[in-house]
Amino acid sequence: ASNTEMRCLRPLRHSGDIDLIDILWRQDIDLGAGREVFDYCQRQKEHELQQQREQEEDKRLQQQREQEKALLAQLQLDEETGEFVPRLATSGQPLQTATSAAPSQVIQDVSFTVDGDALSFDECMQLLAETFPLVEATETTSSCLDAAVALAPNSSHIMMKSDPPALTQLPLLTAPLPSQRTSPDLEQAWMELLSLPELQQCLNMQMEDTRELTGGYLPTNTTPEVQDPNYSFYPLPNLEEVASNTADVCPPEFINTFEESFPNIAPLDHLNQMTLKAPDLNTHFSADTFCDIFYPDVVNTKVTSVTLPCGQGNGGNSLAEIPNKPTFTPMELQDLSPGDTFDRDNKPEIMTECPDSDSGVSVEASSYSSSPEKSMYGDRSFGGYSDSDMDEMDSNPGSAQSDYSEMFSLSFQPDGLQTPLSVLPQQRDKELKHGKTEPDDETGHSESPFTKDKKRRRSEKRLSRDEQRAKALQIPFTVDMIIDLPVDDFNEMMSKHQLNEAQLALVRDIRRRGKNKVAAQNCRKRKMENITELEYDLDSLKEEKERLQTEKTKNDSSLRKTKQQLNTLYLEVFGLLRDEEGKPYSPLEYSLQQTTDGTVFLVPRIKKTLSKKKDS
DNA sequence: GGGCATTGTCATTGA
DNA sequence: TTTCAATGACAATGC
Repeated sequence: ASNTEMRCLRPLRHSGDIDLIDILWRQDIDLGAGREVFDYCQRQKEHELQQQREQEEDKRLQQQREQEKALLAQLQLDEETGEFVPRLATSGQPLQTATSAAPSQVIQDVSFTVDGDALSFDECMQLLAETFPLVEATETTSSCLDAAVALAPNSSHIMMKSDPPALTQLPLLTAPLPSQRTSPDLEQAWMELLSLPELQQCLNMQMEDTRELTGGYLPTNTTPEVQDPNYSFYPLPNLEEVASNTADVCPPEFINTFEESFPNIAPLDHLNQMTLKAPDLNTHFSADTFCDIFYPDVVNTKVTSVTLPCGQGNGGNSLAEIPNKPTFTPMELQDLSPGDTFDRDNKPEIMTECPDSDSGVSVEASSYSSSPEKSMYGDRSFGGYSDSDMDEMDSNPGSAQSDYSEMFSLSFQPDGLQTPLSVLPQQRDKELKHGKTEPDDETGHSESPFTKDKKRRRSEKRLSRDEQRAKALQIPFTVDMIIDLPVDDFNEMMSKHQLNEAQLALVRDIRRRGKNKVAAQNCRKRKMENITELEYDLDSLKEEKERLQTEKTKNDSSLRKTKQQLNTLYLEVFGLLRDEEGKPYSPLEYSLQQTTDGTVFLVPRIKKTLSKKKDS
């Protein structure tokens, strides 16, 4: 099963899919999720495989039980002859042989029939004594380990790692018979046994002793703090590790049960450490048999990375379910950079809710605010504005905005979201400064004289102010909706929500201001258009005037010329006229006049003058 | 510091 | 009577 799993995993890890995994992982980071999310999915698959493996193991254990019953008599005989130690010492078989010979025949003591009730320490010790009579006969429980170490000094680290199993391995080594496996009762008894703090302390003391004997060959996880009997958590992982290393001694079922009994244990760490220990173990033992024995379900994938050919399984998840990953040490928290960042990014309120924190936290908290707009809006909602606040707040003193400000300060003082911001003046000032400098940074040239950018910035600032007011009163509509919706839709929208007086007044004012703002813009636009149009008309009229003046001048000239021609023609015609004596008429005495029908008469001026005199 | 342009807002008016 | 657009007037702001 492990090989199959490795074959399944290797293509993923070594082909081009690794890039895809990394890409997905980075995307998860961007989304606020860590690599653990991805790993968890993978571990879920591994967990399923391990469950199948456990089922196979159960079947195998059932067969072993039958064999145990058959060999029960021989086991008793061995106890009577007392040849445990000699067989172990004189057999000359390496430890791996003994352990691998009966990997799953461990603590299956026939007499280990304990009720489900809790066991006392004395009872457990008695139980151990009954289980390992030889050890009891020679020494106490603590000395049993020493004996084991003395018997197999080269493999002492193995024995150390499996302190309780080491106890159980003694009869196993002397009597490599498949002992019966009373699964539920036995597991329950082991769980209770290992959960006893006295026993844990005792085992820790034994581990201390064995470490001294082996010259500090013990794995690194058994740090001095582990030796501290008062340290409640660390002894248990040791036991768990022991159980995992000697999975046949403490079957996976029990390990699971044990893990459930101690959810606070951090098994992953120990798994990792076990991974590091694997090569050392491999130097002393046959890797195949050893891994089958000591890494049945745990350490699988990581062991394979250490070139151990025992890739049996993925059972790591049996011990360490990723979601159930328990407490971290501070160093672990620091190492979890993606998740750490994610957590901090997703908990700004926690940061901001700690105004009394030290400067470092506070400064960082400011950057974790959900949005500058939100914080600024929060600032707006409170009284006690600074000058900078008022500058940003309102350019219209005496307008309704100040009233709203007072109103907001009353209505939103107890708001949990706003309150922390109000008590962070430095942060607020920082945000305000940031908000003021940001537009310049956006344009890239703070001294930009372009009017469009300035207009845009102003418009955004004004709009955001309306949005701030709306949010301050928790208006369930957007400013755009309030302003742009038709009257019917607006009224319908308002009727669907129950708003208080302040909210209604604010909505009405926002709508009025927004409408009036647009109207003013349109009005000014129309005004400018009218001015432009009038200027165009003026130009047109000026052109017309010039054209008319030119035409008038032209007409005057033509008229003058026509008159001159007419005068010339008159004199010419008048000069051709002769009286009865053949003499020309004097222009002073006669004139030519034309009637309406075109007839021309020569009229004497004198007569005319005389007739006028006569008429007068 | 004053002038100018732009913009938002208020008050008023008329449709 | 209410609503809304239009507009004059004022103030704030930035250049």
